[in-house]
Amino acid sequence: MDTPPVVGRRERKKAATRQAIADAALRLFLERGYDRVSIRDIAEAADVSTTTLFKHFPGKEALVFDQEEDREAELIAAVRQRPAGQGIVDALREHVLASRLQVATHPLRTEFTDLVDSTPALQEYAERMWTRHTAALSVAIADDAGVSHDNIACRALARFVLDIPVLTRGLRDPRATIEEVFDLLTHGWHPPSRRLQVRDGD
Amino acid sequence: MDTPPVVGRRERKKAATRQAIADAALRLFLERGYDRVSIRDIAEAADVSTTTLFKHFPGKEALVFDQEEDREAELIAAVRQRPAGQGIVDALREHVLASRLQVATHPLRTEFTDLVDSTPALQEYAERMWTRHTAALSVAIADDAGVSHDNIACRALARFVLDIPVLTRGLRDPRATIEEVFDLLTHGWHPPSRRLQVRDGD
DNA sequence: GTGAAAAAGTGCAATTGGTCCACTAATTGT
DNA sequence: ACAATTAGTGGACCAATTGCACTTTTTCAC
Repeated sequence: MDTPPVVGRRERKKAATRQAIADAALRLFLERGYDRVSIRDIAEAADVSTTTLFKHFPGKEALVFDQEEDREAELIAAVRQRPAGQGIVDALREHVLASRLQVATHPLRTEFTDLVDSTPALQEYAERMWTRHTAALSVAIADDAGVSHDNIACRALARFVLDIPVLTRGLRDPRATIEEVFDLLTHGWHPPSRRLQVRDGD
Repeated sequence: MDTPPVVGRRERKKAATRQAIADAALRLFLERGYDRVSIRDIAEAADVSTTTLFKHFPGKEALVFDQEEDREAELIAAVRQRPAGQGIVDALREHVLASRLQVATHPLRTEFTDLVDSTPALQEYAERMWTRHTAALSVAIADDAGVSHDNIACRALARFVLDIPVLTRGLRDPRATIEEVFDLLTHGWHPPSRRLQVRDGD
């Protein structure tokens, strides 16, 4: 009677175990670096067997990207719940810019980003995981534009937009850079040597 | 005196060993499927030690993509040696289209493509290997346009173009699809519902 | 309550990709 | 001929991941 079984004890314990593993993993990774921590180390630190660990996470890299799952939801929301009258690409530009600034300023995320950036295996994994959102974003765009879900232009736009964070990683002026690439998406490619002819309003 | 040592015996033997390994690997992969062949199997079939195998190939996936190295050169050539008056994007479009048709018709390549398409690990590897050409293509584009090598628009265009083969894999009408995505790159994104307002010349 | 069924967790052996190391032998330049 | 390279060997070794047989906990229906 004290706690109504809205969520059973089992699920709670399972979630706790999972969290313990993820916490131990992140702590050890930040302490020693990704490659100097073995699965067994993590399992031991979380006081579970390696078998249990792999029942919660499909692989070593997945231990790092525990919370990264709702990033897709934010992305889709940026398209679906954008201010009236704003274009899809503009909404995505703002979302990408906002995410970038958020990461750059939040000091907690900094050491996390450093960890990923200094580990090739994690970079690749992050990139793959990120571009895997192509399908979802593509559907959101197609819905919004009122065309078929498998519309190739929507798929392409989704993919290109998702490329941008990867493409502009670690540059001096992220804001200007990101804007420039989005301009390419809105206005198309123009040979940069004829830069004079680019007009902003049309 | 019979054969002048333009290329030494050592190099020839080395190349032969490498070829034996690659041949054995491809044969076994096609016979049993990628995951049902171990490195040790391949080494044994090629009659070398696993240590030797790894001195020739950096990893299991690399055994499959033995010849894939000059694809980058073709790509760059498509930009550099294009007919006078043709735009960069047009040249790349034709190159991508030509490559696609070539693969689709060549019957030898078909079982190879099937192997890659049916093995997730190989798909990922192929994709990463392919998009790794971004830097080289980007430089070619920047040179051609007469701008700095680290110009972000060139990098973005290179990346987007390299995405296209991946993006349009396994679709019914590759030609029309590829053209459509290239149109997005040349003219920019326009909401497909307002397709009426798209103008060609500006 | 009781008694299965479902599911979480364990312990361990095995597989597999990949590295390390100390060593042999062929090849090369001199 | 000799010394420096360098391909190749063999086998131990590591770490990630899987499979299996088993125990424990929780749930759920009766």
